[in-house]
Amino acid sequence: MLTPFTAKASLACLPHDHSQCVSSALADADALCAQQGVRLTALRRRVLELVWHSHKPLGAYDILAVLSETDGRRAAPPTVYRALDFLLENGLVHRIASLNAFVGCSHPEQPHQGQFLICRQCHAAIELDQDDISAAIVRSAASVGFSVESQTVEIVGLCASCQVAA
Amino acid sequence: MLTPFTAKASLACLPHDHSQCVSSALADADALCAQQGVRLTALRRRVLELVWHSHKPLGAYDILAVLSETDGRRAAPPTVYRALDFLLENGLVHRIASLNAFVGCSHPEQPHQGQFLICRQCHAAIELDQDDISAAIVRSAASVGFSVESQTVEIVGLCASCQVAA
DNA sequence: AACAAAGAGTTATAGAATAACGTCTCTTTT
DNA sequence: AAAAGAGACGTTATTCTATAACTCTTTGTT
Repeated sequence: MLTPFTAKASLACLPHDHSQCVSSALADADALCAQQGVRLTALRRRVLELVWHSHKPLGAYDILAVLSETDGRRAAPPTVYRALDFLLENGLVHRIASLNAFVGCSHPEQPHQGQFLICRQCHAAIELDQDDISAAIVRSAASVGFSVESQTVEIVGLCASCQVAA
Repeated sequence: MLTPFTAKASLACLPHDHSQCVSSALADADALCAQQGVRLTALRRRVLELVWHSHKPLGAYDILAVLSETDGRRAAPPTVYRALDFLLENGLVHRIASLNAFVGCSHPEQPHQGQFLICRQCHAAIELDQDDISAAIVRSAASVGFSVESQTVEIVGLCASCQVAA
């Protein structure tokens, strides 16, 4: 059984056993790729694991550095970007355009557009998928005859934990 | 008197006298900078004019190319980015994160976060500033204790004109 | 005129992403 | 088993985006 959405998403800014996030994300990915008949190779799985290292969006070159230095793997940018492209296509990660960075998808079982709350203090990204936000967007777009195909919604602010800290 | 919002924003995807858009945007900018006591220098004004050349978001290096080739001005990237930074700070242009490009602000008189409809066919960007989208975002954020400070809302799809064409 | 500060030129570099081509390893077909 | 083909990854080079640090010039003020 796949891990439910709320379990992973809302934890982002709270203390929690993050190894659980990683292992359930990897298990979900294994299951989904098997089901889709696509290959989650060792490299792709490793990149996914690195992206899930924390709830902070991670840059492609950060991933590259770990592959090169820690894993001792000969890796150039295309290696990382190809793995990320695969993960993006299969809904296992999201790209945060405003950060040029990538974050694990909290609920890859359903195709969706991510909406993100990004804390400027701790840098964690909380994934939302709120129908009322999408609905408001589609409604506004429709009022000028525009048909929506994809959404980028990235909100910067302070998460609950960091508000308390401040 | 400043040009009203709807006059410029909704025209983006329709045939119109675009020279009117440019001249009113420049006149508005002159007025606003005078009012704010900041200097809209020749360079900054020219960059703003180039950004307003069309309703399509324009890359910094596209601007640079025009300054170098057409204007014959010796210009390097910092020249362009400094001008763009000034225009961003003063609300005269917006940056579209998902495109790494810049577009003129349709209603610079009011401080605001842009929301954009971007046509994947004609590449025009229509600026919105819908309170119900913002409200839905703030409400969702509040439900997980997140306080919103800035929003990036960039919607890709087909504008009315391009739907008809297809 | 002297001065301070803002603006813009200049050089160099950092950061993000992709193009194009080569190699290896599978699987599938003959 | 050999050949063919596809997919994944390595490799090299390049493009695109953005900023750091320093210098010189312009502008407004005293």
